[in-house]
Order: sequence, then C-alpha cells, then structure tokens
Amino acid sequence: MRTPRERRHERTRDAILSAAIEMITREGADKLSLRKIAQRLDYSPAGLYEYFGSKEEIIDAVCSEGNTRLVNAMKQVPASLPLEQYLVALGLAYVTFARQNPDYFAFMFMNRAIPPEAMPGSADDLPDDDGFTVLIQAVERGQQAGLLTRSGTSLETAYSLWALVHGMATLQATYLRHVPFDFAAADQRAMESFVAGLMRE
Amino acid sequence: MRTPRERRHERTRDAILSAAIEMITREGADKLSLRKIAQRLDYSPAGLYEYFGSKEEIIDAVCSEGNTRLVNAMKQVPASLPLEQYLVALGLAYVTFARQNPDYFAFMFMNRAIPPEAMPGSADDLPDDDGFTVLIQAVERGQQAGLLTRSGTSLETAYSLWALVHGMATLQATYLRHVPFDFAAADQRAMESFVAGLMRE
DNA sequence: TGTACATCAGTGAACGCGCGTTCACTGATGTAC
DNA sequence: TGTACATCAGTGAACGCGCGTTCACTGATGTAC
Repeated sequence: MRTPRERRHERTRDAILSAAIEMITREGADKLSLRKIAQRLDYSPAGLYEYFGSKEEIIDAVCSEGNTRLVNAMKQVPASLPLEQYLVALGLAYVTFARQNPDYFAFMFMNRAIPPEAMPGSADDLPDDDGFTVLIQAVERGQQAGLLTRSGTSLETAYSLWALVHGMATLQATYLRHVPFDFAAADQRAMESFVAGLMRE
Repeated sequence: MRTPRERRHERTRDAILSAAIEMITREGADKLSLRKIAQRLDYSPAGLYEYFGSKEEIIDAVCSEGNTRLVNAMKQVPASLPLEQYLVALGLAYVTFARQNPDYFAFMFMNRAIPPEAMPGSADDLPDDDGFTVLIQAVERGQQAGLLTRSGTSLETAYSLWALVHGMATLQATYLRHVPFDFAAADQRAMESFVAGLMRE
C-alpha cells in the first residue's frame, strides 16, 4: 500500500524519465542534459535531485526502460509460430524497434556495457527481461526439437542471430540512417537465409 | 614537387592526426578534445588551427583514416580464395579490426552518417576506398560465377553480409566488450553458416 | 653573401558557453495530539 | 477540529570545470635582390 505522496513522487519520477526519453528521441542521443530535462518540465535543475542522485542514474533508468520496451516488442511475437518463422519474426521485431526509435536505440547501446562477469557460461542464469534471453530460449527450443543441432552451442547460435539483427539495427539507426533503401525487405530475406543456413543438415 | 616547408606542414598534420587516434584508442571515443590533443603534442590549442579549420575537420580526418585502415585490412585477404572462403575471411577481417581497435571502430561509426543520396542505386558508383565496396565486388564475382543467385540483388546480399559482421563488430567493441567469450570461434562459424545459407539452392 | 622584407608557425590570454552538482532556503503538504 | 510541528518538494544562486574558438602578437623561416 502506497501513500498518495509516494504515488505522486513516482509519477514525477516517471515524468522525468519520459521527458528524458522524449528528448533523446527528438534531439538525438548526445544532447541529453539535466538542465534541458528540467527546463522541459518547468523545474529548476536542482529539483531533479529529489528523484535521481545523479545524471548517471537517469541514464541507467532510461536504458533500462528502453530495454524493457525492446523486450516487450519481441514478446509480442507469438511463440506458437513454427520455429523458423518465430526466429525470423523475433529478429525483425528487434530491427523494427531500432528503426522506429533510432536515437533511443543508439543511446541504449552507447551507454551500457555488460560487466566482465555477466555473460553466462550456460544459458540458465540470465536476466529475464533481456532480448538475448528471449533469443536463447527460442534457440534451445529448436535444439530440443532436434533442429539447430549442428550450429554450435545455444549460446553461440543465439549470439550469431543477435549479431545479425544488431548489425542491421545499428546500421539503420546510425550509419545508413538517411539512406533510401528497402531495409525491411532486405532484412527479412537476410533473416530467412541465415536461419535456413543454421538449420541445414 | 613539394617544398620542405610543405613537407613539414604535412608531417605536423599527420602528428596531430596520430595523436588524436592514439587518444581515442587509449582513452575512449568520447574523450577527444582539441585541448588534449594539443597538450599531447606540447602545442597550444590555438596552434592546431594552423592545420585544421575546426574540431569537425579533425574528426572527419580521423574517421577517414580509420576507414582506410579498415579497408586495407580487408584487402589483405587474398582474392584468389574460393568465393566461400573469401567472403568468410573478408568478414572476419572486418570484425578483427573492430576487436583490435574497439574505441576507434566505435568512434568511426558514431561520427559518420552516409548522406541521403549517397547509397548507390546500382553497385557501380561506389567510392573505391570503402569496405562495403569490397564486399559488393566479392558478391558480384559470386553471382557471375553462378553462385549467390538466389539471395536477392548484389546490394541486398552485400548489405546482409555487412550487417552480420557489423553486428559482431559492434557488439564486441561496445556492449559485450568485457565479456569473456570465444568470439573468434563463434564469428567464424556464424560467417560460414551464413554464407552457406546464401549459397544454398 | 648580406640584407630587407614577407610569410609562416605557434603562443598566451581571453571570450562565452553549457554542463553537473551543491547548498541554504522556503512554502506546501502531511502527521500527531 | 484546531494547532504545533516535521517532512517533503522545489527554488535560485553560485561553484568550478572543460570546452571550441578568436585574436593580437612574435620569433623563426624562407625569399628576392
């Protein structure tokens, strides 16, 4: 049970986060500053320190929220699809998110690095709210069904799938951002081709 | 014929560029400043304006030099290899460069975006000193040999290959930077698998 | 070869800017009795 | 229900910092005759 005060506090916190995200989306990943966030909310810069201890904390929260949204987009893909289609659709969801939120996507990966010990040796001890986890689970489903058995460990296979979609996403969000090219079609074919390659006997 | 003065001028310019690259390599992509470059060369900050008109010009030159190095690494791969091996080796050269120069690689792609009109409609009018061009040429060689004919236009196919290696490179240079994982092995398998998928009948 | 002059390479100080953060403060909101 | 007090939410001014860039300048290098 939370008091009205606590709820208002949380709402303001969310408003700060939303403002930060909106600014990244509109003005680009590198233009974020406490002062501009405060200005957008008609706050004084000092006021934000009631809700976050530092700029770093805001960045972390923004990244974490972005990760949640990305994973949610991937979780929209029905797991009931045949494995091949499921993998392709998962990848396209990832890239579509990046295409729709290019600056946000770039920001997320510019400001986060997995600490040295965090990569799991096995596929079990993974955080639940992670795109990579979703991918790994799909790959393991395929392996248990007897598919994808020739392409290395589930970690390796999931990594290579991730690399492909992350490359498409990154290129479209940054370097090829303004290039008129039918990426959606090319991405689909690439994913299909790759998954077919992984599944070959 | 260049005068000694011109040659010294050029040497100093190169020294500035080298210092900038070294700083990116050592301190990371976002720490670059005119003042620090000058300090490293025992110059006053104002002195750099004899050689570059702005910080932007230095960044451009640094990116351009990085691109040259990357392309050179790719051109080391003997084109005489069988196509499949050649494509795999090209991709691995790209990723290896990124792994060996993670901050430089990240810097290059953070600070460059292809302008709207620059993506070629066909594969001809491409700049010669570009990794993408090398890739396209390899793909077209394959198509002329009757391979790779089922995987879309040469542009599409080259793009998807690029996306895969760029994803591996980007992940290893940033997000997964400190993760202890045998990327070289995984990358090799992924490349082989992908190329095989592209070549399937 | 010597001299007068022009150009070059680099300095030092200053400019204005936006930034994250701190701090003493104040009015508003909530709580206890 | 009223009052005294504690906590909360937010302000305004200031801090020191590093930044890119400009500008008047000066000694060194090169050139012309």
